[in-house]
Order: sequence, then structure tokens, then C-alpha cells
Amino acid sequence: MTTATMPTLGRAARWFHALSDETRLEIVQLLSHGERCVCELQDVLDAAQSRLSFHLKTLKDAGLVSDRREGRWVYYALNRGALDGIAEFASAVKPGKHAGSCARACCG
Amino acid sequence: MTTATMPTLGRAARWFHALSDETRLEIVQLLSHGERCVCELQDVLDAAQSRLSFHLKTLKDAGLVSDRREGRWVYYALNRGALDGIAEFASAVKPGKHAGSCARACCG
DNA sequence: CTAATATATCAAGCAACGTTGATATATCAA
DNA sequence: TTGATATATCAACGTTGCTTGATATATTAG
Repeated sequence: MTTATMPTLGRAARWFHALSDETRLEIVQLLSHGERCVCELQDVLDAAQSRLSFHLKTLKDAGLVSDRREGRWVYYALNRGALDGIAEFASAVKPGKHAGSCARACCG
Repeated sequence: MTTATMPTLGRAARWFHALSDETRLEIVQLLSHGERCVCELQDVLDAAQSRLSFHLKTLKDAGLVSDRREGRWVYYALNRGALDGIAEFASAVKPGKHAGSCARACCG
């Protein structure tokens, strides 16, 4: 990964934090099928409304989802860019990427 | 992603939690160059020893790294399988994977 | 306008997390 | 054995995160 495409560690940390909760992972899985309104997520997850709202805000603040109001409803959708960034991070740190270029130096 | 290869949400949540801290992301980046002993990480990161030990334990408990003692030193290395799992998750939830197969149902 | 529905925000309480400094354990060197 | 080095663990503390229940805001229906 070049410096240019490398997400800042802070950005990556925020992505990963947003995904560190099982409820939010369930939301992400549901949204992988397409955008959904809050009330449908509420039904499927059987979660209290304020709790769901909290998790959606967490995902949105981290840049993982976007929302869009349509009349009474707000639809949430996954942001492809963040998912790409995550895959890119995982691939960039895979061992062997830097083979030979950086020998281990250890304590004296 | 099939049910068989899908990591449990709990496992994924633990991976993501381990990566949700900037210090641990720095550790992961360093380890992407190959295994490292704790004292070298300590030097490079300029982090207190107990702090580093805490973060390494967090990464290890999540399955992201493994350790190996060699004499006085303990070497940590990334686990490729976890990184693969993370990339797999990101790819599996990418929007459009399920196109057409699952229409949105929304509130009445 | 009023009532109902969808969603967001807030406050309080509790649990989980990260940092620090002290101490314990393991290994090696002399 | 004694001392030094490398690492882990523990206790205490402040911080952040999650849940719940109550309230606020926005939109539509009647």
C-alpha cells in the first residue's frame, strides 16, 4: 500500500471500532442486501429504537454507512469505499508483502 | 460468502475490536514486515512496557497474532488467517453481492 | 390543527477499555 | 548464586462505550 492510498491509522481505527460490536455487524450484514429503513432493521433485529439509532450513528460517524431521508423514513446504506479501505488494509499488512526488504533488528 | 466460510460474528467482532486502537494498528503494521520481539516494538513505538504487553495480549486473544519464545525474547507475528478472514468479511458485505435476490421490505 | 408514526437525542447507570506504576516470572551472563 | 534483562500480570484510576427509558423533532394522515 502506498502512502497515498493508505488510510490514516485514525480512520482505520474508527472503521474497526464501528465493526467491533455484534449488533453493528448484524446491521452491516443486513445492509449488504441493499439500503434499509430504520424501522425494518428494528423489526429484524428486535432491538429497541434508541439502541438501534445509537448503533446507526456510530456506523455513520465512522463513515461506514450513509443515510438518506425519504418522507417519514430514513434509509441507511453501506459505503463501498469504507469496505474497500478495510479490504485494502487487510491485504496491505498481510505478511510477506515486504519480503527481504526489512530484516529484523532486535534488542542487543 | 457461504455459511461454512463465514466467520461467526463474534469472531469478527473480536478481530475488529483488536484493530480498533491506533497503537495496535501500529503494531500490526510493524509486524507486517515480519515477526518482532517485544523490546523492538517498544523501542520503535516508544511505549511503556506494560502498555505494549497489554496491547499484544489483546491482539493475541483476538487471534490476530501469535507469539513464540526464543530464549529471553518473545517474538510476535501476524496470523495470516485472521487477515484473510477480515478481507473476506469486507468482500462478503460489499453492496451488490446479492442483487435482485432480496427486495427491500419496509414499514407499512 | 391534531394525532400518529419514524427517528434522533439526552441523561443516568453500568460495564468494558486503556494507562500507569509496581511487582512477579523467566532467562541469561558473570 | 547474584544480578541484569525481557516480558507478563496486577491494582487503581479515569475514560469511553452500551443500554434503557424519557423526551424532542420531523413528517404524514385525517
